[in-house]
Amino acid sequence: MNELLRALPLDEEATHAHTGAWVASVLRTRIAEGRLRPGSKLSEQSLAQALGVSRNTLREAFTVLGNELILTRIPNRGVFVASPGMDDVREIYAVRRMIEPAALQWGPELNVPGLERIVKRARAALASGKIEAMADANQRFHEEVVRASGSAQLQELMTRVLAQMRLVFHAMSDAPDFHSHYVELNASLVDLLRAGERDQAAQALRGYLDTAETELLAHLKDRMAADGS
Amino acid sequence: MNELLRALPLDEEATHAHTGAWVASVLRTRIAEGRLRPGSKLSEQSLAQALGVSRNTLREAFTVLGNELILTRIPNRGVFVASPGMDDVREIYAVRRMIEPAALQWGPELNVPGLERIVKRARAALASGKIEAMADANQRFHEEVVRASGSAQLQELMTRVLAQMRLVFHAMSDAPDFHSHYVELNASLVDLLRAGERDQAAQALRGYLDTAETELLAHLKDRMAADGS
DNA sequence: CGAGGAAAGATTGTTGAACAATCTTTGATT
DNA sequence: AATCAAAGATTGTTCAACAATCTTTCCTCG
Repeated sequence: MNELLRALPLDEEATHAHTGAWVASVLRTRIAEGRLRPGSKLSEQSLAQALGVSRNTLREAFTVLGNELILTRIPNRGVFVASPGMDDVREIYAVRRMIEPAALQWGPELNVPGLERIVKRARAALASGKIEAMADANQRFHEEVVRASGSAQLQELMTRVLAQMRLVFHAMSDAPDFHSHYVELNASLVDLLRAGERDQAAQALRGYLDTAETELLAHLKDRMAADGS
Repeated sequence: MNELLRALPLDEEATHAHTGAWVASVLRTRIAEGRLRPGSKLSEQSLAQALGVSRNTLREAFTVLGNELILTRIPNRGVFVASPGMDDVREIYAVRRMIEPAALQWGPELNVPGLERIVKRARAALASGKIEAMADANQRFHEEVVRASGSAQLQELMTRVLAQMRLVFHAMSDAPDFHSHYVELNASLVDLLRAGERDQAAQALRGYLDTAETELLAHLKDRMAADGS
């Protein structure tokens, strides 16, 4: 239980304006980094003390992160870091399969050079073996795709969904490298886009997302069977 | 200022479990009904007293509705019912132009009979002059379209966006009847879908959304010019 | 008479303590 | 060992207080 406290070194300062939002962002970061593992219980009293805020303010942050599906709130039981299951993965890909191809096909602010730059960075990271940076670039790629939609709300939804994806990966620490062989697939998407074949790019992306989902689901199924034994 | 209190007759009972969420839903309903007009200031003290909850609980509801963009929070100034402007309308249609056609074209749970039923109801409401019910059916139609995506998060986003749309209409009480001539356009969409022409349906919907946006923006522009004089 | 600005008043942001309701653990009993 | 009640801990909610900030009032000065 004291792991919680060690995981929160309080690097930043309290901004004294909108403390609730600040607490939310701290927790968001800690969860994204994997320092708070899926399933962990977040005790109000301990956390409030560790963060140096009141229980009320902490609760405001819980409300925000609960809406983002990063935290799971069980009434009278407490809040936990969400640990997404197979249904959640299906939901995540249902979202992505809609908005990412739509942005590629119809997005009014498609930025092909920006995508090229990200692919380049991903390739460099992959070549130098920095899988952390590579996964990061991969995420940036898909965020940039949705940015083409020109909608801040869709972009925010995509950010949320990618945060949930990170939770999925953190939930299975023995994950094989799902990201690296998507670098070249993303590159081929950029090729299609540069040629102006937006319909084909959207179609291809749908295919990639389909296979990614089935791969993930298969691995998750094995994982859960392993847990059961 | 006492208008606020009169607008909140407290029909329902407090459920004593998750009061914050209950307060949020009460305010959501009041705003959707137009009893709390865009731009109104919601004073914490008055509202908390009127609703019979503490300021802290009310604040939790404010956090939720602020994330839904139904309330605008200005630090140290207070919270106001959002009054969407032209940029917000553009954002709304940027979202709709992505997710609605995507759901029509690719949604795995497209329910054409359900859409037919809604169109039928809309026609009946239009014929009997109940524009209230007709606007409601129109909204249902677009919610059902997004339901085809099979994603709860996309559906929630659509519900949020439609709530913002209602705010736009409430902001201009002199709105002409934007809805009624879309009943037949929705019907023609259903015709295309029944014929299995999902691509064409998506394309057509994009067109409808484009014209709806430009009409709305034009009217809003006039409205704002009228306000300025 | 009007503009500027300081002081008073009101509102928001945040905290701490308190209490009821609910869950969890403990321990006694059978 | 299983059952159940009491004790303990945690969450849900409220209240009261205070600092920070905004708004209004009113006074002074040009």
